[in-house]
Amino acid sequence: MHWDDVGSQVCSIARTMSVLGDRWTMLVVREAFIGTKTFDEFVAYTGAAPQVVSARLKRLVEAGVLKKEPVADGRSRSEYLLSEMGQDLYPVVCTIMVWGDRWLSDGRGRPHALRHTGCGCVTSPKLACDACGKFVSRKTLTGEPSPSMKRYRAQMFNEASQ
Amino acid sequence: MHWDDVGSQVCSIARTMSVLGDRWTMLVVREAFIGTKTFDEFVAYTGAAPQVVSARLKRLVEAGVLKKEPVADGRSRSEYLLSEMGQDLYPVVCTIMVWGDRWLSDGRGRPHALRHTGCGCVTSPKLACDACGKFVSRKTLTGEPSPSMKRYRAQMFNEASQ
DNA sequence: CGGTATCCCATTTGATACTG
DNA sequence: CAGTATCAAATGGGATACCG
Repeated sequence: MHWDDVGSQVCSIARTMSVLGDRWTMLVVREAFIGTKTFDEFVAYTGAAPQVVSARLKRLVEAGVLKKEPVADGRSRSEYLLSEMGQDLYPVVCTIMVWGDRWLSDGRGRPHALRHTGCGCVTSPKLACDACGKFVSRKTLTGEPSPSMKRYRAQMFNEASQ
Repeated sequence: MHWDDVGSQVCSIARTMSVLGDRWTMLVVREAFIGTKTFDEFVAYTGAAPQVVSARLKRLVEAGVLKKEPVADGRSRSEYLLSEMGQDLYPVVCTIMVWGDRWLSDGRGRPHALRHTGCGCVTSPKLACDACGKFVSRKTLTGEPSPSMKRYRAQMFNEASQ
C-alpha cells in the first residue's frame, strides 16, 4: 500500500496519521499550541528548514487543522492559528507529552509541566470515560470493531495471503 | 536541524516523535494494541512492505516499546508484544483514534468504538486531571515551562536570528 | 521579515525475488 | 511463515540563494 492510500484505511488512527504522521508535523502543531503564530518563529523553534515549515503549514491549512490569517500591518504577513479541528488535537498533544515525560526524560524534570487551574495541582492528565467520568485504561475498555472495519481487515489479510 | 537531533530537543513531544514520528510506526503500534503479534500479520494489516515492517519492529524493540519473544513452536518465529512502555502508549493511541473518529470520519460511524466496562457505555475518552479527577481542557490547564526549556528555546530563537 | 525556488544528496519505500 | 536482499523510483530535506 502506498502512503497516499493510508488515509482511506477503515481506521481512525490511519486517517489521522495520513494528516499528522510526518516527522515535523507534530512539532509544528506543538508550536501552534504554545502560541507560535508567524513563519519565522515556526522555523526557529521547530528547527526545520524553511521549505519544510512552508510545506507543513500548507498541508495543515489544507487539512483544516490551521487557519492562515492575514495580519493587517502592511507587511503582507500571515498568522497560522489553530482551527477548532486543530484545537481539538489538544488531548493528542497532551498525551504524547505525558508519555515522553515519563519514558524519555533526560532526568531534569518535565520540560513543560501542566497545572490544573481547577484544583491548583500540577497534573499529568489521564483518560476518563466521557459518560461516567471515571478514569479508564486499556483494561477497562473493550473495543468494538464495526462491521466495515472487520470486512476491511479480512480483505487486507486475504490479499496478503495470496 | 537534522532529524536525528530532534530527540535531543528539550521537549517531550519532540522526543516522542523521534521514536514514533514516522509514517508507518503508529500503524504498527496500533496493531500491537489490537493484538497482532506475528510478522506476517503486521505486514497484512498495516499495508506496509515487509522491509518497512521489519525496520519498524526493530526500531520499536530497540526503543523499548515492543518486546520480541521467541515462540517455542520449532519454527524459529517470534512474537512482538507491547512492553510496559508500549502499553503506556494507550492514551496516545486512544486520543488519536478519538480525534480521527470526530474529524476524519467517512460517515459510516466509528471504525472501532470503545465501551467502558465500568459503566457499560460506549465512550470517547477525554482527559481528566490525575489529581482531582475532573475533566480538563486547554483552557483549564496552564503550561509551566521549565527553566531549561526556556533557555533552550531562547537559544533556538537566537541562532535562527543570526 | 515572510516566504519561495533550486540544487543535490540522503533516505524511504514499493516491487520483486530470495532464503532458512 | 519469517524475514532479508536488491534495485529502481520517488520522496524528503539540508544548504543556499533569491524575491517582495
